[in-house]
Amino acid sequence: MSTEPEFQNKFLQEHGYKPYKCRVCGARFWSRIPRETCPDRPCSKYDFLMKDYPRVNYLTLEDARKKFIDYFVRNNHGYIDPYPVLARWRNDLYLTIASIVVFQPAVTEGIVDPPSNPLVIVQPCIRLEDIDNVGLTFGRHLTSFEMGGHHAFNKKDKHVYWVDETLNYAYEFFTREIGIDPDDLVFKESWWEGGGNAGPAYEVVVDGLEVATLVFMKYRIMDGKRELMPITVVDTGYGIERIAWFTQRLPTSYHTIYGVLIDRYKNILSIEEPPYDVLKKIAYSLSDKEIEGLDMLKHEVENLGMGEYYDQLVNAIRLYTLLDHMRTISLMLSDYIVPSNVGEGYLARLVIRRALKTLLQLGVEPSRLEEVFIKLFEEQADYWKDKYVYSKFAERADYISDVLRVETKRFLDVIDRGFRIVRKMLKKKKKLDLDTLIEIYDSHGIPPEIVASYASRLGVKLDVPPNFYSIVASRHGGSRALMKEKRIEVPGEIAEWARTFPETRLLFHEDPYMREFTARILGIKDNYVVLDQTAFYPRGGGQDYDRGVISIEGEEYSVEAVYKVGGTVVHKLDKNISSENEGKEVRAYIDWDRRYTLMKHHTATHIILSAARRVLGEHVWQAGAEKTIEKARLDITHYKQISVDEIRRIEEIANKIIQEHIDLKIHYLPKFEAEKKYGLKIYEGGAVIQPIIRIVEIPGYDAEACFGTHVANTSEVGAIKIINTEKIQDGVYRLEYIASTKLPPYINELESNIRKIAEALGLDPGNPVVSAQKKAVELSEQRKLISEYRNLVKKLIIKELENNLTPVCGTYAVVLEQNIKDKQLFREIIEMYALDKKYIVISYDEKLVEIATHPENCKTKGIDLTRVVSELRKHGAKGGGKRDHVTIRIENPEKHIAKIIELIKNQCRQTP
RNA sequence: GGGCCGGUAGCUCAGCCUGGAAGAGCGCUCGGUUGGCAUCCGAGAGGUCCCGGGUUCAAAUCCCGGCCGGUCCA
Repeated sequence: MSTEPEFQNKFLQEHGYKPYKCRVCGARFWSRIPRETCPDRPCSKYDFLMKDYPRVNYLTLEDARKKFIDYFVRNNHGYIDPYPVLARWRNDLYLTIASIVVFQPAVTEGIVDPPSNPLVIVQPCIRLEDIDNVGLTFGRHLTSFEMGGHHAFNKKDKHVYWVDETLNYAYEFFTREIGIDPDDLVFKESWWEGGGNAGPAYEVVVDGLEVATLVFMKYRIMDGKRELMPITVVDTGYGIERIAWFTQRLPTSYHTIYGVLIDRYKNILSIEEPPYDVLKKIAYSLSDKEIEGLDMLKHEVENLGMGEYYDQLVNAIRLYTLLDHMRTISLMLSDYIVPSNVGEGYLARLVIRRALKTLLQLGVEPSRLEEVFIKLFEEQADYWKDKYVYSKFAERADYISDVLRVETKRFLDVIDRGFRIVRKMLKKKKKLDLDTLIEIYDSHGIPPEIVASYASRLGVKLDVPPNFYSIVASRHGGSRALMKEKRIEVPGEIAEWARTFPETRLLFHEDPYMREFTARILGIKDNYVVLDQTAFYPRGGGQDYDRGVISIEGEEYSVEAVYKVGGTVVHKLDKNISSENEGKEVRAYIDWDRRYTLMKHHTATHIILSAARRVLGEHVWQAGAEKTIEKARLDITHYKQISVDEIRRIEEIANKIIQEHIDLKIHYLPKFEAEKKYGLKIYEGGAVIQPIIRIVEIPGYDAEACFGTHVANTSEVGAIKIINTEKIQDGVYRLEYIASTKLPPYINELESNIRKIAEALGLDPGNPVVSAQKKAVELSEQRKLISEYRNLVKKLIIKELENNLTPVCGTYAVVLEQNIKDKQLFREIIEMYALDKKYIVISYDEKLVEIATHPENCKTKGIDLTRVVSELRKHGAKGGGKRDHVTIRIENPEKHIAKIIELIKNQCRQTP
């Protein structure tokens, strides 16, 4: 990799830096003073913690962020506001894991111009892959952090800057702005890969701490191979927290980030940290080690002769974990992630459950869990008030607290259920082996630490291997990445063919009310046709395609389906069409009834979404939609059951929007301008990666990037009726509704159903409800009556049977004919006799004989009913059972009763 | 999206491995007991064993497919 020209830089050489090779890790790095090893861990410790930097001033997180932004703005970088941590603008990623993510893929692929070039942004990011290490590594690992990025996008016709300028910025920033001596600054050669891109990189390291990574993204990875990109990107990541930590040299980065919040958390949780000097010494001493698990930590701390602080240290680590997780949770929820068991919702739940687990480990009683959890969040919201993007914690506290409440309850339910399972397993197996432990975690969600502490309360000691989670992970093997799926809509070979045509002019966008048009045929393949322009809407954005007729020189073809391939619209006809027709002019007519219904359903969907947001909250996000001719449906994210009352209010607001007679507005805006003006809500229907975005706006209510056709005024929707709601997955609810002229047939059907029900049940059609209630009472009375009759009949039958007993082997054979269809009645009688040692009961209906007796009789009298069965098999019977209970399938059972009694008698003679 | 676990009375579940009579506790109804109660005693009602198919004389139980729920996961 050192062959990359980016490593043959001028800048470093001119500033007195020379290349060295690390004796330990072998990496090449640039330094002004000779060094044996690179100053990056694990080749080196956190030496900065113990050093003095006379020119370095103490910076808070706020200061560090501001300094970074100011410096680059001063150097002609346009400032960009941070984006949410939930990557709504991307279809291939859930969370914002780096500042460059904001500009991928639209800008990095050259589809859209950056909002500014070069630019600077400080982006809150979330990375969960090291979640296990949070706390344990004293602040090296965070689940959320601020990445300062300055980015330049170099195109063929516009070169902005590349390696030397980037190194210069880093050099100037760290030496002048932060005050680090150039001799302490080291640039380590590295390689970066991610998100389908790759390139050479420099890590900027100061005395053990990596403070920035400078990546020169020049490759795209296609099918496993690297190819040069048409656009090269300067992708830098400055660790804002780390820079602040560096200037403060506190024992951990948590102390820098969370300041007074640490003491407030300690109060709430009633725990103590070890003294600062002890903490600092431990953090420093362990900084070149990979601590995996508490056992290893204990060992290392004892080696340092600080074993007495171990317990405090463990509490402190849990404290840091909570501080970290609470900020991440707050970030996720304030960007309106709805916890779920799939997708980004799962990631939120994962962090929430880790935090809750940590609280339990700190000894918080389950009954206080919710209260403490909410309190910890409220403290974060208060601490971060008025600070950068974090001010939204407090602004959206209602939603966040409510979600935390719901999730805590769910977690406790899971734990509760888990404990029952643990009890059951312990009863069965007496001890829990690893497989069981994995099942309890993997299938039931109870972390082994909690199982262990519960088991020890039951007096069972069990060992959890320190690498438990990696064992689980390895068993999962090839489970695939958490990635949003990409939908593929078009039939294969047709798509390839369609791509050879220019973009179709979309008449339905120019005039959604156009019902007929003239166009020229550009291409024909079997029964597929491409025109130069069309008013036929292709399926997309959840709106179904149009149908209609194309007429070519008097011959009519019916349009069955319409698809969109890139910018080309493909019409599928009912029959093949001769390719001689290419270039000819056609007259086309769309099925207007169908289209108009689809338009109304589409606008209705935007209306419903807006109404749902008003009723349920701003977290409501479209998770899917479909508009067909029959009905429309919208899937929305929400974290608890939607009540009947809420549905009614959504319907009310939706119909109010219709009544308000609002003109829809269509705008075409550049991507970044649209995002700035309307927010990322425009991507409700999915991310749109285009330079110009079509926005459909219902002023005052909704604005979305949308390709579909809409009515001109909300009043055209007429009316909306929600006809069905269901939970389609955790955190996602489906609303189905109809609009306009679809309402009367729906109501007619309801009415006719009521009529039919009334008729079938003989209800008063004028007042079916009261009449049905009466019927229900009647029914339950009749049931009671039947039960009384059954008891009566039972007595009669028994009396009858008592008069017809046949002595067999010291018992009496009771022969019971099942002559009415009342299974329960006969079951009761059979049971009564079979549980009495004095009887053998032989019961039969038209094809089945059942014989039963008390099991005792088999032992004392040697009765074995299965032998009766094997005997009868010779006469064509089938059946089997246990010694005291058999069933026999035989034709005309009543003819065999005497024989059966005979066979039983024979048995007890054989064994007296 | 994939793996794993589950679906039996109103609720919580047992039974399933090894096919053969659908169960317990709580709750409910009725009766008795008690000054009172999350009292005690007794009786009773309540079931599409998730759905569909297969194997079998016989399926809650075994096999296949589906639906629903839970849970874990780059």
